[in-house]
Amino acid sequence: MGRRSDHTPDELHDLLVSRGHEVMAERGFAKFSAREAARRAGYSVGTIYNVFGGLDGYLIAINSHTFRKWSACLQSALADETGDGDARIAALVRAYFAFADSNRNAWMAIYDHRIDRTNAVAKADETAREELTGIVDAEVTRWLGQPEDASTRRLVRSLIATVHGHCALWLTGSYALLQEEDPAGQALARVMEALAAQRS
Amino acid sequence: MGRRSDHTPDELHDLLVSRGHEVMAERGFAKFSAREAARRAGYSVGTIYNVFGGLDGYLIAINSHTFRKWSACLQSALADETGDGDARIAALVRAYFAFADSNRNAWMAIYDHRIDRTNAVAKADETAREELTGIVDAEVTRWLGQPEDASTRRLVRSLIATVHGHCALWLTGSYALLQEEDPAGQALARVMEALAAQRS
DNA sequence: TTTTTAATTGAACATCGTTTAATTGTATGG
DNA sequence: CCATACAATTAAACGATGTTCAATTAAAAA
Repeated sequence: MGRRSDHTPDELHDLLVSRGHEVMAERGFAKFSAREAARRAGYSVGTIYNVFGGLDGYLIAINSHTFRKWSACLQSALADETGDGDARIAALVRAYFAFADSNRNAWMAIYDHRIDRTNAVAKADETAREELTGIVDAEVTRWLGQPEDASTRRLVRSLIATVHGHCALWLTGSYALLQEEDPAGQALARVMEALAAQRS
Repeated sequence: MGRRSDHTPDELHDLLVSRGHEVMAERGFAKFSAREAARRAGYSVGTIYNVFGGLDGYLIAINSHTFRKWSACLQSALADETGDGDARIAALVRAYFAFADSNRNAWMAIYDHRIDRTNAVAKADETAREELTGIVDAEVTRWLGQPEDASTRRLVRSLIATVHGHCALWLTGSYALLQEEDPAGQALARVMEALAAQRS
């Protein structure tokens, strides 16, 4: 079969990402199948290699989609938050966990996929991933009440790593947090301690 | 071929774990092959299913082996440390990162493998994994200078998650810590802030 | 209408995990 | 010492995967 008019290139791209995201959410990274995703989209595997250049590119696109959904969640949580500085940080951390919890497989897939940086990541995907850092950046800068500088950015990354560690160990069921009933609360406590230490 | 006298059951178990660990270190979790490990041990795949009951059991055994090596590293680093309280915590965190760094694939495999808890984990493997928490537990208790209680244990798990987050994002090359040249230092800073906050 | 272009496929290949019947070394009992 | 029972080990088979590529064919260009 040759060129079809079922979908424009953009539509096809989005359709494949959508179905891929669906399969990822259902099965998780370990049991993900590009063939199955293509099947659900009504195409064959080869099309994925045409559109995304390979499995890696496809997985990057799928995970970037998750990133965009995640960012939107965080933005929305912040928009709904009416409280002061501390409350905004709390809302951010809670929303971080809430998204991961209700999108377990897709969220974990982000970190399960090891990107080979020899293959350049598409610009759109790069920015999708940077956006999340930007959100935290803005919020931490706001809390600290001083203009963003290099040390702020460094702190932000460390805080993200802190929250990530709690969330990852929680969702993977690593027993380190097995008996912890509020991992988000613990993560938030560590974040607030770190923020307080910067101010003094 | 039937029963062979090449190795005792224990020897065979250890041989397979050793070769499996070797393959894991070389290829990483995503490209791990039980067939290849068996090949290197001079056996066929089926033997792995006999000895470990299945691929999951095999991976658990391999990762538990990594855990034991890791614990030994931390113990040794603490034994070599002659300094005071803060220095011991620093040595612990640095050793944590050092092991992960020089055993990247094997270390990441620990968290790449999602354990299905319906299949009971062997007792020996369970304790191999608990030992690491125990080491941190003892060290944090020592630093705090008060008997270990429930809240200490809770804090310990949170601190492990904090360090884990930094280490994981660093080794996976995640964007958040891409430009950070001393992730261990950042993790340590967060840990010390958290510890200090407990004392006040 | 004809020609060119490029999207899409199907088939082929190597590999993987998993299961199972068939082997064949080892131990046991007479 | 031989025959039998046992259990470790394997080979082969199965379905599924990722990956590549020549062949096909629909759409665009001429």
